[in-house]
Amino acid sequence: MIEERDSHNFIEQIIVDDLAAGFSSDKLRFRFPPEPNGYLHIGHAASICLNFGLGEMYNAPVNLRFDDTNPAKEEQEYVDAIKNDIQWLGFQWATECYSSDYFQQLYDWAIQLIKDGKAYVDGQSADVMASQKGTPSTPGVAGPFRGASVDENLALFARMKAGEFEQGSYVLRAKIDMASPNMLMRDPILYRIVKRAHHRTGNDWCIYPMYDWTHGESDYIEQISHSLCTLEFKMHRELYDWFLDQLYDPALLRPKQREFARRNLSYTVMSKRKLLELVEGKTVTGWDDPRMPTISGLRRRGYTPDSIRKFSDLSGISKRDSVTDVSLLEYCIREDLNKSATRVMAVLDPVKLVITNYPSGKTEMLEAENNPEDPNSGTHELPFSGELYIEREDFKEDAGNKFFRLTLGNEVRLKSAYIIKGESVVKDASGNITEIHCTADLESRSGSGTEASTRKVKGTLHWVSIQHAIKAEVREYDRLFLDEAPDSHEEKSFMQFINPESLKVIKEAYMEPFLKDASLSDKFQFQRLGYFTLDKDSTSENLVFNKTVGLRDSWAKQNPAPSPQANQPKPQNNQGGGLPQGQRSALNEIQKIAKKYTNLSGEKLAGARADIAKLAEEVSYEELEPLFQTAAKKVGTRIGAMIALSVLLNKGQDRNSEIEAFISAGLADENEELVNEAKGIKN
RNA sequence: UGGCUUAUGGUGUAACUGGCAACACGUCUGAUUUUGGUUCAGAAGAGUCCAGGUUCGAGCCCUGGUAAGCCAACCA
Repeated sequence: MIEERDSHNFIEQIIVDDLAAGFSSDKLRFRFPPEPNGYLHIGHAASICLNFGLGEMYNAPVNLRFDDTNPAKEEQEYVDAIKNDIQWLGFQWATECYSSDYFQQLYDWAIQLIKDGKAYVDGQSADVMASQKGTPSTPGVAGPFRGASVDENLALFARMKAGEFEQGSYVLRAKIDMASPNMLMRDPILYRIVKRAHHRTGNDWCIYPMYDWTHGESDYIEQISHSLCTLEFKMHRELYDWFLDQLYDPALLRPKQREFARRNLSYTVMSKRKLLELVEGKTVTGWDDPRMPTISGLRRRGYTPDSIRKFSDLSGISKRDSVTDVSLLEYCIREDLNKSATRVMAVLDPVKLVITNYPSGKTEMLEAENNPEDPNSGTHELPFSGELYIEREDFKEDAGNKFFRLTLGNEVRLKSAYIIKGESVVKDASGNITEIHCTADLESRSGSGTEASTRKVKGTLHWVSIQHAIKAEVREYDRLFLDEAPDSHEEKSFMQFINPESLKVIKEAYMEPFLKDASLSDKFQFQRLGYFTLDKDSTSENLVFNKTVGLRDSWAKQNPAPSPQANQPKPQNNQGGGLPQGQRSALNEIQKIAKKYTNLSGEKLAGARADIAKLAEEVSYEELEPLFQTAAKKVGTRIGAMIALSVLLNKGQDRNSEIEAFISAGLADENEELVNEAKGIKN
């Protein structure tokens, strides 16, 4: 499929440029390099979609490479979860690689570096080495080990590898430049001693290579053409290139690193460390808690691979820090599920509805559409009877005319069933409604084809038959944090912003019996409520549904709901809001034209001047006056205001001090046009 | 007090070699609707961080500022 695309993100542009400069497209090769020390999250999805997307676009291989150089933090569990998530997203890697597969090669190259006098063993403490390193604004100094001979270094390094030294006692460092403005170039560590079993190499090694030494060389070994990573590695690029310089064979492809901004999502955190803290602190139930921004959490919540890929696509790639609003993610999943989710009915907060004229004891099977968006989706059966549950908030004894739901004396449609009219309510001693009594128009059954069945009524309600309903648990989720960017506050921990009401469990919701056969992969729309999916905690006796996301709800927006949630709409500055529509647009037009006024000349200029003058006929002085305050730089706008002012004065507007001040400021301006307009008024 | 990077509607991204700042989300109208969903039609909202400069013309080029992010782990 050829994608219609006239603009590339800057990474794609780099590749386009490389190709144009003669780089052969069959040498294109990418990689996704996770460290197996945590679960993948929605931020990783950006990198996954970028790398694998590039692979698909150019039909180039994309390796999955586990960057497993730290046996203290990495585990097989994470390897399995990461592979599962990538496959679930629908991507196929060319080769499954591990940095640990290159340990021997890396070691051999390190020996070479020592022999070339480019690396040395340092036996100082971490503290001492840190102090010698200097600070970003002051250069570092050489330590006593820096001048050791090649033979001494070779011997020491061999003993490190042989396990003769304690963990932490010696390191191998590159010998670069202790005075470099780039701290990473001040003799970075290549190897450290870690006496710990590795998930793949076991106890074969007790020295492990560091990230910088490993990553670029792994790219080189795999002949990755474009090594894409996030911005915080920008500084590492100099080191990446330095290492390559030491061992690069010109006959082979030389990888290059490029950096893009990591993606943040509003109202959540996105670092593995913080996510781990949520898991270990039991704030959530696990990495796949449906409130987590992990791929596995989103999957359990009911998100689809398509929705996540769409989200990555819409979010784009750039080099600036940003926080993408969750509403975009929600849009993506709604859009996907709207097309595919099976429509069913469930009542979360029930109140009993009795249809007094429906034959007592009678039940009938109705037909319900599976998905009105998909004509081929078919129907399913739905039992109806004279005693139903409806949503408590769908009834009000007396309500304004904007309430489209059930009230006393009003008609509404029961979805896929009959039109009913509210007649009376039954209340308990404390005044709570326990039953609503209504009558049905028995001719109005949906799909019956009668005239009554096609009558228009204002509202439609979802319902379940009490006798036939199945009970199930429903879990509703809200954002995990109350702050838009919980980890952006220097003085406060992100944990202080935890939303205490991020999980709401409804132990007994009532659902149509169709749902008893639901499976984990099914996606449902509970009509009028939102999208739901079965949770893995479900058993055949106790079904558990997760709410993926609610439907858009323009009714809820109108009602300033007393909800304590963090959904407060941000105030938007709506300038000029108090002014009549027509006049505002005339002034706006003037501003628009005037903005570019100084760019014009000749006929165009004359035309613009005439347009402004004409529009000014519809502008009042009160509207115009604020423009007198326009910054001196915005000459065009001031000229426009001057022209408009002249029109108003001709119409009989009295001169006041503001007007005089504006005119004299115009006369004193450097811009000739402005001076001319001001002169024109002066007379 | 050093270095690197970034700065475009509320949010996220576009704008080719300088040429009327575009798209999506969100917001607001209206129509349609057996989901207050969907769909459809429309609107509001940005002088492109600031100050200068070059140019007929600057978001883009030049100079100088400002702000934000990253950089001193034997983490990746």
